[in-house]
Amino acid sequence: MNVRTICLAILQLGDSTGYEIRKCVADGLFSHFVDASYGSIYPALNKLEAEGLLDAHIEEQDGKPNRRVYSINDTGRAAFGEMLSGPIGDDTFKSPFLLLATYAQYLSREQISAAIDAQVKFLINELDLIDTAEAELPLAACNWVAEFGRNAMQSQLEYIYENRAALEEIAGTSSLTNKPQIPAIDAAE
Amino acid sequence: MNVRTICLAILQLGDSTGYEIRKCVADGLFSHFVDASYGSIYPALNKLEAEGLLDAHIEEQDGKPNRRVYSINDTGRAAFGEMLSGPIGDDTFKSPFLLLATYAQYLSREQISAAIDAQVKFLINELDLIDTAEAELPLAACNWVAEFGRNAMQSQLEYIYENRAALEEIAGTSSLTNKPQIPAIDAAE
DNA sequence: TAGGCCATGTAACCGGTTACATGATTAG
DNA sequence: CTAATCATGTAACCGGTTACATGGCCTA
Repeated sequence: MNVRTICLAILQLGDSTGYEIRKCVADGLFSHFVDASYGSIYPALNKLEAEGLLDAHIEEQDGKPNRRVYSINDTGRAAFGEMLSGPIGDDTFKSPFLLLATYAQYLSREQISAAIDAQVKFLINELDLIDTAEAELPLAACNWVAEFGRNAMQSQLEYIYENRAALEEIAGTSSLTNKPQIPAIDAAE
Repeated sequence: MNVRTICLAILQLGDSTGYEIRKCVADGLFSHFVDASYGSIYPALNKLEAEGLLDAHIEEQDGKPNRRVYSINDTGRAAFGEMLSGPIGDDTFKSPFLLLATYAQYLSREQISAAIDAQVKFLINELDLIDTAEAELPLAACNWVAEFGRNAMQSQLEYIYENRAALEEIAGTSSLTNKPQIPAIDAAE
């Protein structure tokens, strides 16, 4: 799932500019498909146009900079169709939060609690994001996908609510420098 | 969450080699924290050793190539502690499967069914992976994290089982080339 | 009047992957 | 006899990000 594919996917839904595509990828539903910033989107659009998959025209605005509006053409639609038919990669889930949780015994209770709170906020924010994105996408399956996302986020939230105490109790039980935790001699005396 | 951090994290659990660390990251529990291959792990270990965060010694074996065994030292443990305390990134979930699902109306029913089957296999495989990885990690919170993962995978699986029919019915209802689906004139005659 | 939004674009960088080189041993 | 596993490493590449340049309008 590279920037090229996502540009075609978004333009399949209607004409758009580099600026709008970036917004879409940064905080729309498409944020769950790829990462992309200006530095990758603008060159990708230029290249796609040069290859003949996109058409472009300048739209003049007063008071605002001109917009370079791209449209997908038949060649582009065919290419997009092939990309969807070809092999797609596996889903990836990378979680710094779970790394922190894994090493909870070496962290203070405060640190773990703060990390959990941050994660809860993050998940709730993701849920909001799904709601707004769902309303915008003119695709039949968009409700199905949004529901998939809500289901995933909510089940994570529930797990955290029900089990956070257990993790907080593990926090601070070991020290990084003494991996095999030998009872302190001071305490034994 | 870069390769450096993951190397320190793994070495915190015991001495290891570049080869073993890669296995760990490729198909262990750590696969959910970062991506890393030989080309990034070996240079990272060299650099960490040069910076004084790791110690290394050669372990000779007969019949097999020598192993370069790394151990984390006090400097390394301190650095790892700081990394865990510092700001960590947000979780990321990138799903080519959901992109495909989003555009289901443009794909054939066979394609969608195949993608769903592949996704189910993928999720079941992830569940197996969690079980094996859980048994290996000598950390108090490892059960908590494994259970988090199982919960996440299972809820995705359940959603797919219960709703796959709905997605399969959306498949093939539009053509990429005719975005506004006007009823065919042939059919009307 | 400072900062944010609109809007496009580029150059330097960076963190990774891919593919290769090397070579012995073991399992199918 | 082939393929995989063990084991280390490098060079070329690549797909992205970061930071910057530019500049007018609008809001606090």
